[in-house]
Amino acid sequence: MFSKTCEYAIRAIIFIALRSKNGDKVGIKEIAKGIDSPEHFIAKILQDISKKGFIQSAKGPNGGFFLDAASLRYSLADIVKAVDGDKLFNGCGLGLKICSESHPCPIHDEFKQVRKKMQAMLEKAKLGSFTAQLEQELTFLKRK
Amino acid sequence: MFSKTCEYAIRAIIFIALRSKNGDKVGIKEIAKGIDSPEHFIAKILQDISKKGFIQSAKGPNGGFFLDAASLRYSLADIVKAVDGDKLFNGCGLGLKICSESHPCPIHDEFKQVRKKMQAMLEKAKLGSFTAQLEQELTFLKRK
DNA sequence: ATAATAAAAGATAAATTTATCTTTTATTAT
DNA sequence: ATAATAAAAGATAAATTTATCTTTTATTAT
Repeated sequence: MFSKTCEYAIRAIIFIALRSKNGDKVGIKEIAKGIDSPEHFIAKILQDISKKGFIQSAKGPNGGFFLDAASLRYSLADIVKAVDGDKLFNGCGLGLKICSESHPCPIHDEFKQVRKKMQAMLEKAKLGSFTAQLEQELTFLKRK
Repeated sequence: MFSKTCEYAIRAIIFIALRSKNGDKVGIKEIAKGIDSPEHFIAKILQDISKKGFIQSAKGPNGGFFLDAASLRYSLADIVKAVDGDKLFNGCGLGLKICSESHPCPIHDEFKQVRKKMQAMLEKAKLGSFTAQLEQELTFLKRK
């Protein structure tokens, strides 16, 4: 569904949201451990995402990644779009380059409904909305 | 969503269903042209799918691929499962190996609903159900 | 039997995605 | 100023997916 890169990205961002409240910042090592991902790989990914402005970072001692108030209001849809592009939201299910209302593939209409449901779900999921459940250990970001 | 392999597979199978009525068979070259796919690649894919019993084939002159009555009743869900595995239907949205009702990832419940909708749609889509629309050119398998 | 046809099988290769390692730059505290 | 810290950047490498090419096997018609 999402690329590995995107899966790591989402987990990392949710983790950062969880750990960067009241001005704290989280380092790459802690993030990698916290979400069970390859350290260097997630570093690369977060670099990219922070350059795009979805998360913030600071270098030097006490540095790390964090989310400001505005970032907490981005949605998973924003992240998925930034990392994997909008193929998931707009692409043809059968990979046709030209597939539209006027030239639909055989599963165009049905697929579109599923895509829209997916999109709605991801748009509703704000980056800041996962912290509480995670703190109560109702949900998890790695295998425990 | 689906792998390229799976996209080609679905398009090819629907094409075969369309062209293999009343005992006819379709050759690889015609299939490749009909769905705009690399000839050798789709050959490999169909080989695999036919070995698994979802489509039939015959060697020699007048040979080719076709769907028997039973095959026409398989669904796209069967094909997707055979080609891409069941990750799409059961996998965790965030790529967690362990993600379940009792140990859910942060988007477990919402994602599950989307997956289920996708699965239902694919299960409903039988291989034989696309022929009519395609013949009327209401839908298409390539860019025209 | 022979030639022609078409899928099956096997061996590679190209492209893309995923991952790792090293060096550089910026920031902080002393 | 200096040392320590942590992200940024760049260069490679491994793994997987996608694609191509060649040889073999089975079938048919003559």
